[in-house]
Amino acid sequence: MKRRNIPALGYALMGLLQQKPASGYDLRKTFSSTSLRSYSDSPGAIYPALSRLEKQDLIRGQIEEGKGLRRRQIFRLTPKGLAELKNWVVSPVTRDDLIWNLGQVLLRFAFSEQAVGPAASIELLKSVQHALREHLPALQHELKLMKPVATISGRLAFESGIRQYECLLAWTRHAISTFEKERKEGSS
Amino acid sequence: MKRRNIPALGYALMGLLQQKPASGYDLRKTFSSTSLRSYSDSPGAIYPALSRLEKQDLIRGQIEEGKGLRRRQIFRLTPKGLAELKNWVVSPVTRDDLIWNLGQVLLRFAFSEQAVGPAASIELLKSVQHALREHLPALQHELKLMKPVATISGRLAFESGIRQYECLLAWTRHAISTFEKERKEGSS
DNA sequence: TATGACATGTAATCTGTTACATGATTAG
DNA sequence: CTAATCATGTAACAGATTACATGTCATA
Repeated sequence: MKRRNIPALGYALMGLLQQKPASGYDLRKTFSSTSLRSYSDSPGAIYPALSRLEKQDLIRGQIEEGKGLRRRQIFRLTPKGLAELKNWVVSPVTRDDLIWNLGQVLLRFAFSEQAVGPAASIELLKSVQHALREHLPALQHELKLMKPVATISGRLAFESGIRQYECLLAWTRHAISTFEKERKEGSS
Repeated sequence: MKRRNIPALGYALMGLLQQKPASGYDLRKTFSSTSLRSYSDSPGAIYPALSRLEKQDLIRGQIEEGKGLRRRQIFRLTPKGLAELKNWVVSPVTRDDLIWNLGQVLLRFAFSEQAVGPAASIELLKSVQHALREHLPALQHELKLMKPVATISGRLAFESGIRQYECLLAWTRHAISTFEKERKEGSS
């Protein structure tokens, strides 16, 4: 049995369904009205994605009876789906994740608190910090090497990438301290 | 005649070819050894993309004769291709570009200096600033609205997006001043 | 009765990924 | 002779976009 990997859209859908069961139409509306819209809000993407998840037994849809209007199908996470979601959220962040899937990492973080708990959120942030502290020096080194060769705009574009990562690192510190402050206030 | 739009990979290829004619293999190596690797470095993407560009008369390949080894095809930009590239580079940056195609905007900037000239680079930076100054307040407003509803991690993830844009804005200022400094030094 | 919002889906097309195939040349 | 590297490609498949199709209900 081949383990097909789920695309980002699938996880985004599962994350939303974990928060609250919903129909395809609901999900689509949520997508287009929030910053999740980057994961596509077209029916041609969402409905097939839902079918795939259902085929993999990660979500289950149940047709809403009566209630006027056309039949709607309400989807909810299965236990297997919840396990898969949690697994995705807590898996450690690699350098490749920073380079190619930063958006997904942020998505994982956004869902982490509800799906797994605040401790997992902090773990994830620390994992991001770890990956960044490996990645940033390598980038800075690359910048030094390219300095004589490239154009000014080429160099500046590269620098912009470095700055984004530095900014992300600063954010992780802010985020960790926010969580820890909250924890103290919660326990007082 | 339908105007098919060129995917990011196509522009990345054209940008490199503008700097220097090259074979598919050369391009692939450049891709995988630089931060362009995010635009795919697999032959199954690059060779078909090159054929498409050639069919559209944006690049032209010419087979290198003799020289041992297997035949290689050296591609170079056509005048039409150069015009298309320039057009892509200088087109104004929209809010949607910030949200969905930030990577492409940076790519455009990286190529801008060689393909069009430093004045275009500065224009592009100003266009980014303009889009950011429209976009950032809207995001900050959205954050206020979501504050009571969302989880901490959800809110923090959103804040991270805002910070990335703020960081980008700071970078544009840095980049513009770098260009202007260079111009003074160049003319002295 | 017509239109528009709700709600779900399909079909054509495009592009990318993975994995493989092909061939020539050089190094051990 | 074998493996590695150079160099180019193809085939099968997955997933996304666009555009369209379908059907129900409310309201004007």
